[in-house]
Amino acid sequence: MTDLARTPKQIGTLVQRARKQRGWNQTQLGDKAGLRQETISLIETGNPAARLETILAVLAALDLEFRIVPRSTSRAADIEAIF
Amino acid sequence: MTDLARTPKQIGTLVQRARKQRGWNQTQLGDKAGLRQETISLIETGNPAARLETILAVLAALDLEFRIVPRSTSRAADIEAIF
DNA sequence: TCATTTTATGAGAAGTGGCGAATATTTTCA
DNA sequence: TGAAAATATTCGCCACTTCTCATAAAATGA
Repeated sequence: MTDLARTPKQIGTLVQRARKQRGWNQTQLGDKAGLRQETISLIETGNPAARLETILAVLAALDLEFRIVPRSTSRAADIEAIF
Repeated sequence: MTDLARTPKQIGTLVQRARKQRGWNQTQLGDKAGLRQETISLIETGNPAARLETILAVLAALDLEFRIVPRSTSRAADIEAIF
């Protein structure tokens, strides 16, 4: 249940989880993101060659965003980094 | 000086900043990421259609990673979200 | 200023995303 | 169990990445 996103597969899993939390199906998410249901499917299954702009559109539709942080940090350490 | 990454341009700027902090040029970063100097250049200038795997390779080479978090949150709110 | 380093740009080839449209497969649930 | 809904897959098509190789433009520093 992490929000960490190091691989396309992890990103796809997080997208799927967020979508289901909102009670949306892939078609509904696609509509909001300006993408096709098939494209959402590919992303959720971990398409490694997805376009950056496509991923960003999906996150925006879910009201999510990327943060770029140091790897291998504990959550406590992140607090340090934030301030 | 934010780590927020909503657009390809923001991601490119953050990549460039992290690269320079390490004292690397684009060729050196490319070598570490298994990519060409030209590709690093495109990413840093905000290529919107870059491949997800390419961006992830660059972040890994910089020892960085994505986090997926809710949009429009204050930093204080993030602390809440972390725990 | 000038030479060196660094970054950006160019053409062509190969590979693939996302599209439209259609369909197969799987999952859900009455 | 069976029908409906949801998700995954396929084909042709165009756009565009990333690659190799080459070079132009810009930035750096003595």
